[in-house]
Amino acid sequence: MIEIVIADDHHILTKGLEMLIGAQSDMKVIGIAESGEEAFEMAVRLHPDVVLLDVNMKFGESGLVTAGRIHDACPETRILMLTSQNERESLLYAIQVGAAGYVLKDVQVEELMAAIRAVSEGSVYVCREMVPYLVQGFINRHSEDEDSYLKLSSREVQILTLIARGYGNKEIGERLFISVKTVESYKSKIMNKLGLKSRPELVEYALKKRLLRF
Amino acid sequence: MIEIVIADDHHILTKGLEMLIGAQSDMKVIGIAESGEEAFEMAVRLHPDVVLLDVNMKFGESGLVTAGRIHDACPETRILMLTSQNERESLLYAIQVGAAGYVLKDVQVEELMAAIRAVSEGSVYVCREMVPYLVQGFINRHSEDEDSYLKLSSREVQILTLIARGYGNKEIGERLFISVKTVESYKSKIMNKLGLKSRPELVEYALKKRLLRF
DNA sequence: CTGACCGTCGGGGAAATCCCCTATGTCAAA
DNA sequence: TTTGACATAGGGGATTTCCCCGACGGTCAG
Repeated sequence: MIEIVIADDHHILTKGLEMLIGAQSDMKVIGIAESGEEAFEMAVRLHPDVVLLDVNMKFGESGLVTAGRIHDACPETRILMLTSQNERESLLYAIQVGAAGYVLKDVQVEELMAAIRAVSEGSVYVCREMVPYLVQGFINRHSEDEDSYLKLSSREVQILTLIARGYGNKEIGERLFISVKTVESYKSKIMNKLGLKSRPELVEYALKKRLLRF
Repeated sequence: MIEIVIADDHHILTKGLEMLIGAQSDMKVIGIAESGEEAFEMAVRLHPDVVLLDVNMKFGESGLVTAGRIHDACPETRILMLTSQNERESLLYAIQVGAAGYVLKDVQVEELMAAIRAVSEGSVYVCREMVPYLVQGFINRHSEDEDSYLKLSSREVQILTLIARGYGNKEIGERLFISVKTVESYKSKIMNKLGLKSRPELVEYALKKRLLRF
């Protein structure tokens, strides 16, 4: 019987998960925490086999911090990170601090159960969508290759931002005191570098990279 | 029997919710959507009593846009917004486009069920944490802020978000199966209504109103 | 019934854009 | 020194947008 602690600040998710897990013959939920601190306390007290740990909880420390603390205090407890955004940095950090798995919240239920079983048996489970980041992270260690947007020069980032905010080529040129033609050539260079083909993709990219705030 | 459609991109949440709702004697889940577009299609096809609609879904349009479209197409369907962040703008916008309820994802299960029953009976349900924003929104109504988003039709908001995301008139037309000319006329109407004069201003507006998820 | 929106579409001409090239000067790294 | 990245800029032609118009059926309230 795999004993599980769930840590997430969304009750409707934890309660639903509790039911889903309860329906499995080989698993049991032995505790539900709403914060990282509470999850840590439960882990040392109950020694669960697996902790399902949300990355972003409203209160207290990040799930990533909690993961590290739990791993240090109870190395035998397997930690499976749950998250709603797929961010490369979070994944790499989680692995670094000793998480055994990392899955997005939009996985199929069967996949989550498989992930729980995998980590409880000592395997590492990372959901398919995140694997590229892992590979990338691995490569980066050896090639000093950087994140794609770090390949953009600062001038290019500046122009990308303006494009994403809806400025036309002409306006960008006026704003930066360069010609429209220069703006055009930046734009195509940016798209080449990022492998993007249209303005909407540039906007999406800028949003992802938090180049637009508010 | 309250017939419910759930729209959220997190399978483990939708599946868990499905079980929790299935355990209620007076409710039934008749459909699960993973995007706003899918939710809209389900709503018009299945005519559920209640749609549980996530505000931020990874794919496609914002749940806020979907809410407006569903409300226009099926006024008898009650929309209960679900969200993980408590943001004033989103709440006010949801109410404006016709949502019947707004709850945070960390509510207790019992409260969610109560909210579903409330909206299905024609009441409005806003979770306790958000009520202050509502009051604040009501007070601010008399400032100059009111004029803006209250005046846009849901179709106009839909087009505004596409513009802000960088789509050209032609692409928007293709996407929505309307002519370029129609898109143009929407665009100018939107700018007139909002008192804006350029695309960058539209983008800024959309960002402020949280029509772009990021 | 009569506005007042709403959603849809069109013309036409000016303006801006996109997309394909090439090109120059600088500066730093290999 | 050669190479390459960066910032800058242009030509030319095809496409799209922009900005002025006007229009028509539908719905809903007064």
